[in-house]
Amino acid sequence: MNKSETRRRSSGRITLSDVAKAAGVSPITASRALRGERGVAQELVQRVKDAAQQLGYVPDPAARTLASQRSVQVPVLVPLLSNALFVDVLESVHRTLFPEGYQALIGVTHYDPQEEEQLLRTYLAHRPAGLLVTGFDRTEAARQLIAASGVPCVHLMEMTPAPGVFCVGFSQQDAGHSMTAHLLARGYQNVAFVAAQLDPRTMQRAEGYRRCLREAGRYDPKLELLSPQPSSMRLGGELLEELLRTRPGVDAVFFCNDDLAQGGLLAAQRLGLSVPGQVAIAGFNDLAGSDQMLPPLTTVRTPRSAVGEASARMLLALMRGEEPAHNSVDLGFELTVREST
Amino acid sequence: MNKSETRRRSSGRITLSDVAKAAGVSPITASRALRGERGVAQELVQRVKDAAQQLGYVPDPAARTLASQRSVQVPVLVPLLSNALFVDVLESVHRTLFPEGYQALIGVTHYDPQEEEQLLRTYLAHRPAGLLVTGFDRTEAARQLIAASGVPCVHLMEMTPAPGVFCVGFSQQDAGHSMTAHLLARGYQNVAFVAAQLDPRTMQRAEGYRRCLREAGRYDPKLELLSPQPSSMRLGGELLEELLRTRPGVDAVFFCNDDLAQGGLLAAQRLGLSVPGQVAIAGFNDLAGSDQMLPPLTTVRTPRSAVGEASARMLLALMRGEEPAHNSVDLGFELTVREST
DNA sequence: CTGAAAGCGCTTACAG
DNA sequence: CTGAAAGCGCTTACAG
Repeated sequence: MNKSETRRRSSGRITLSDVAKAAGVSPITASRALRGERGVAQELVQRVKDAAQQLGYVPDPAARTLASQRSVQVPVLVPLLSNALFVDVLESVHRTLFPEGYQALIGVTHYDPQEEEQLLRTYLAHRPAGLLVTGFDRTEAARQLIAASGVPCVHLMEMTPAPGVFCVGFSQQDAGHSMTAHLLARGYQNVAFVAAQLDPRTMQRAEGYRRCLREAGRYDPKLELLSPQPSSMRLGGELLEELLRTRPGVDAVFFCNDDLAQGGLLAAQRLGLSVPGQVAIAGFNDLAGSDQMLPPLTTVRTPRSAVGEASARMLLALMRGEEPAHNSVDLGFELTVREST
Repeated sequence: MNKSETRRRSSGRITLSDVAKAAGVSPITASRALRGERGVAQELVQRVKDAAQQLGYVPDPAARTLASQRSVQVPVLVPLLSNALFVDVLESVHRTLFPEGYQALIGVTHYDPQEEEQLLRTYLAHRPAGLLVTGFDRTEAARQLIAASGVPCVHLMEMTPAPGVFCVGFSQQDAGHSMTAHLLARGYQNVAFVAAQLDPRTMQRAEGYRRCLREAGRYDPKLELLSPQPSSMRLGGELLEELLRTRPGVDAVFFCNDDLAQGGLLAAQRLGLSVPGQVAIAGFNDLAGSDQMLPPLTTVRTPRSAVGEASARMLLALMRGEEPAHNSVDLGFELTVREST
């Protein structure tokens, strides 16, 4: 046993060289054949693929990443995992990316731009293949980190007029406007807006609510009840009670999210109020259970899974170096009128 | 410019060599200092760390993985992301692992052992640092893949008597028994068990239910309603209706999961049945909203976040080559009696 | 306690 | 269309 053999740190793994040897070609040719790079004789491609198959060859992602300076990682930065909305997005991103050989990575920002910036630093150091971030509200440093990295990035859940920026979502403001218009059309006189968390998308819905009421000449800031606390069913109930106590005359409530609305609906029931007779209740997002409430909840159905899939497809194109058909994709929303309004 | 310079594929990245040069040591020493390996002079460690800090050095994970044959990836294989249970586990695993430099990877099996086996093949090829899997129900091939890989693995959500196997969870069967015992103690005469999905953990709860009723001499297979459909609030309502139609005399229903129970509760209300007066309803897992129902739902609180954290800590120990204090950690459960029973 | 050499398994850039 | 050489950025194994 000579010195070089003693020194070998063999992992026993089947490598590209093994495949190349078996196919009777050079490792480079094997590499090209396996990656489907054009410019390799059809016959060789087949021979290499057969050899790889027979040997059970699996490429080493670390070696590939190191040599090519391109990984298969795609960090997905969302505010929370406890909000089903973002789980749906993450799930469909993962489902779209995984079969293409990319790996979606969890990133939770807790609605905190500083935390997001820190995550971005960490993830960008890993040379990700692409990046998915929620909305446009971030630190200037974060924006520059993304731009400087040159990593393709798609923004989720919001629309923006900025050119050269990629996004997939829908207009949160229009959705807020649409629900408010529905409530006015139903004849409600004092339509309140109740929100929690107060993240940018929630505030865009608030803006849609305001715009609609202003157009109708009915805007009154006292009809808004905004809480920075995290959204939950319990909080929805508490806010409804506070609203009815402090704003007598309210006959319809637009909650910025379905968990609040569901809690509000149950609280109304607990208080012996008929819905929508004494107070109409509407939500947002059409989360699980909203259609099962008593009465079933009027809400806005938002395209979470579609956003996940479309953004992943857009990113796939960008990662291949292609120009996507559109910079921004508006997937819309659907006013879903049920019995609570 | 000589040939070797022409050929250089520089990425402009700050490398370990840059740090070593700045600190006036060899790259190996710099590597050791940065990784906190003992056996480096205290003074050199400081000099290297300062240099790294000043240059903004970030280690390249791909190079590290390739050289050490150990990655920082930890695939977490769970049945579904649409079940809040597993999102909670995944979230706390991620929260525990990330600060330690490890990356939790999403793996969704859709309750399908074949799909899990396929995922395992893919992930294991990436040389993960560790592995987290749900329960013990998998193909023999999957079991062997895990064993042969030598990758540390912790099993989630169930307990097992097998030695040499690591797990963190609680006894699903005891939990099922406990809830059933509570219902019997309350004096209900015909306690039904209603379940969906019928995954292994659900069936362990069913077994606990059966054991308890047999002990009381009250077991009757007709009191079980099992549906292989995916769990949902809507299904819970449907199953309750079917149960009451086909099994007259049932005065208490133990649903295997809170989403079914919540749906059952709302269906009872829709049917004009008083809960618990005419029919008692109990759930499992204490999911979001169960405490807000009318009446609030009796359920079993399960330690999802604790399971995520404890399993991640156990895995952390295993990945460091340490022997964990215990092979199996039983985190227990908590019978949570509210007004629905 | 420190370092020169080799190697991890792939791909890039060049040449033919 | 194919390949020999070099290199990606780190760590291992050995030597001193």
